[in-house]
Amino acid sequence: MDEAHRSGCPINLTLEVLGDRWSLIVIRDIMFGNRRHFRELLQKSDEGIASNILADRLKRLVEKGLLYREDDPSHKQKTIYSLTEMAIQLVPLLAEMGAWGRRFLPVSEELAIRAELLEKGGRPLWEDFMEELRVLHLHGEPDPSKPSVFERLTAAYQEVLARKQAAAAE
Amino acid sequence: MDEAHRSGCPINLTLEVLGDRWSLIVIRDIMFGNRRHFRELLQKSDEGIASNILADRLKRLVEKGLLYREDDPSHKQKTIYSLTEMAIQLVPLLAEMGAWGRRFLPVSEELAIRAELLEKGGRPLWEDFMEELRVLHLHGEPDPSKPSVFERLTAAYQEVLARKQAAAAE
DNA sequence: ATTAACCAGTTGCAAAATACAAGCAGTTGA
DNA sequence: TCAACTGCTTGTATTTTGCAACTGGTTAAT
Repeated sequence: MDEAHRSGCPINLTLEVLGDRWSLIVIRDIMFGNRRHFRELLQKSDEGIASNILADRLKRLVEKGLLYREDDPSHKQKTIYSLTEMAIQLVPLLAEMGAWGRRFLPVSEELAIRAELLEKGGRPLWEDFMEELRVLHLHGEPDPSKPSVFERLTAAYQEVLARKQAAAAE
Repeated sequence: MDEAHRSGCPINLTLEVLGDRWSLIVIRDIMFGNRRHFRELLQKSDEGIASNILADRLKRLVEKGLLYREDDPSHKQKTIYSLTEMAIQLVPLLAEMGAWGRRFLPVSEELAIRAELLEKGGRPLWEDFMEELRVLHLHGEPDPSKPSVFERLTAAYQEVLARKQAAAAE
């Protein structure tokens, strides 16, 4: 199970886990898109991951401790994938990736809005979001007293998308 | 030159540039190890990159705008690779990667000390470090009035390494 | 002037990872 | 009863990676 590592450098070890073109895409979709089932991840991904690659990445991420796999009690064939604490703590990393990409790469407006909000909110917002993810993925008991960061991010995305579509329809 | 992108998502676009097992290793060695020549990157890398992969990554990173390649005036065959502003702004991302790796993966003590200092210093330290990198890679005029973050990181690494070697020698 | 060490890569080949399309046994809801 | 859906698997073609040897040229010491 324990493969040989190239080195004990923190950056290298992180790359050995996440340094490929799909692992973080899968985590992003579970985290920001709340996609919890295989077919959701397969079909609703903007990037179009192949089913065998998705299966392999889910297996790897479960083995590495980033995802937790369990049966869906409501449907004998469904499987639920959840983030572990290890994956939830990738929020700052993903926020930085989004911020950097937005600064230097040709991002699309509607997909960049979440990255913009995360960057502007800074670490306090990331902490709130991580706490929500813990509720959603680790406990399952939502706290209704706080406005949801997840919903704010999703709403902002929907809004930009709707605005763009309205503009395109004219 | 412009390949088709999988999507306009900032995280996806960042992964299309950096989402492999070597690109960020190369940038890390230039950034934290001040390795500026091909042979330095090839031989002093803890991970042992192959020469053809290194050549390919350097070419790609120059094409993507993360590195700048120029002849070394002191030696007709030497080439100097420098970080561009785009790469310098990866400092927060690399700091988060280091922090996450240190928390969850089996890092070695001497290689983790830099990540620890960067995490504890937080964004203000990152800004100082980025400013030093700009001097080192973009202008070439050091500012002697400030204590160097680069030197602090390097000294901390040397110290831990020396301590470990002394302990091992007993 | 010779020569050994050094320079940034390149070449050829095997192995591994990735991508694409089709298919599977079982489950569910109409 | 049956069409749609469930999480995958299989087979095959293509691309990427890894390893080792090698290249044409430069430099520094003898």
